[in-house]
Amino acid sequence: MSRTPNARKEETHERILEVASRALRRQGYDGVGVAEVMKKAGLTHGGFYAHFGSREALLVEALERAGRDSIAAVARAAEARTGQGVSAFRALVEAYLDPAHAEALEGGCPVAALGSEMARQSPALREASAARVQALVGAVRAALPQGGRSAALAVASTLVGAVQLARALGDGAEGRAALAAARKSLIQQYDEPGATPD
Amino acid sequence: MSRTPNARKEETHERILEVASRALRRQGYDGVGVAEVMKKAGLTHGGFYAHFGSREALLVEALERAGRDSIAAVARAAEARTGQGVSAFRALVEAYLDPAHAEALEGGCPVAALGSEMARQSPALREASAARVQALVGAVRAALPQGGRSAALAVASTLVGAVQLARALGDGAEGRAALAAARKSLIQQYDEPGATPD
DNA sequence: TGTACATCAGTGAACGCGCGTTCACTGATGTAC
DNA sequence: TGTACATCAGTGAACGCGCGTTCACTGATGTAC
Repeated sequence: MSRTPNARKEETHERILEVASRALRRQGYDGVGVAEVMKKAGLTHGGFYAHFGSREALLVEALERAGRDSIAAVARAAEARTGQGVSAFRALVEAYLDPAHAEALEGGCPVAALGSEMARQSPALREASAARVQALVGAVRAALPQGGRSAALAVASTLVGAVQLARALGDGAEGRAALAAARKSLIQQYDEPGATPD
Repeated sequence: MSRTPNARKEETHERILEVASRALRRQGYDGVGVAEVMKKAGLTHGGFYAHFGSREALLVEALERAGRDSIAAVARAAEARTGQGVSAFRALVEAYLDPAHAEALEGGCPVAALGSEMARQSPALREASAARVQALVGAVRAALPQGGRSAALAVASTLVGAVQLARALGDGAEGRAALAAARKSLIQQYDEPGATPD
């Protein structure tokens, strides 16, 4: 019946990755422990090395998955807004800078969750991290009215910085103010006017 | 001769703090080890607790010092530019987004160096971290032509995000492009025109 | 000026703990006959 | 259909290591007389 004899193993592999990609964003590169991830995946830590060559290899895969999942989630949230006549750029900015995104550390953008730690990682992890940054910049660029890479870099910087400052300031009024300030600034500077007068 | 009997102790205390404030930015909250800091200060690790109640207490003090030192350094670099007829805002932006600042992790802004880790720290460290964010926003606000707090929050977000993306992308052309993009965007949006035509 | 003493910054060995990794094993699954 | 066997995902004990913290000590410094 089962054409793939290791279908079960792949399911387990996916489960470990899913747990790790959330732990990575919640606790940072240093905060992801093999034992804890395996326990949350319903396994014992000894079995880990049947799935990944090392802790670092897990982090590389988990980071890629986090990036893809997060960009997809933001794209989905943005699409819901464009459906209501909002420009693609404005929809992206509002989805990324939504307080719900700032609060959803585990499922959110890994560049915002890990930005300041990226430069300190091992070569393999630095490379995977830089790729996540590039993917984010690419997604921003695709939504920009006039698609300059320079503008996309500046917008991505504001998005990432604002979510971090918001989280650092807490989920009260101060944190929300940081998100609102960045929304206002970005839409004012980059959004093509007239899409929705507000 | 010595009116303060513990002058030597205070000197040592300062030395430990100085080492720790650099280690904190270079290696992150998790990367600061008591033994390593004491060794770099020319001491053995056992003596640490004559100076600080705990590793966490050291980090709180080191963070405050890093923030003050960094704001002072940026202010100095900015002053050198205002002396040449550049607006205060433009001077601040150019000093903060100078490649030299992005490369000087150890002596640079702790908000850029630690931003994504701040929300994960213990209450005492979170509080000290949020205070560093507020201080940065305050410094930006003081240099802004029209001093709105909302604008200062947005500018600070872009500054912090851009330095992080630049570091994550490496110190080559890509990293410098991130800094240049943020400089251009901020000056275009917020600088009062006519100060220096460029 | 010289001696005895108290102070205390700094030393270095030791502790308990959690980590990443290894490895001999177990037991469910699928195949061969 | 039924039995014997091979495979291998997952188990759980063990390892070496570095960490933050503790503590009995040492030896230089400053004071008292």
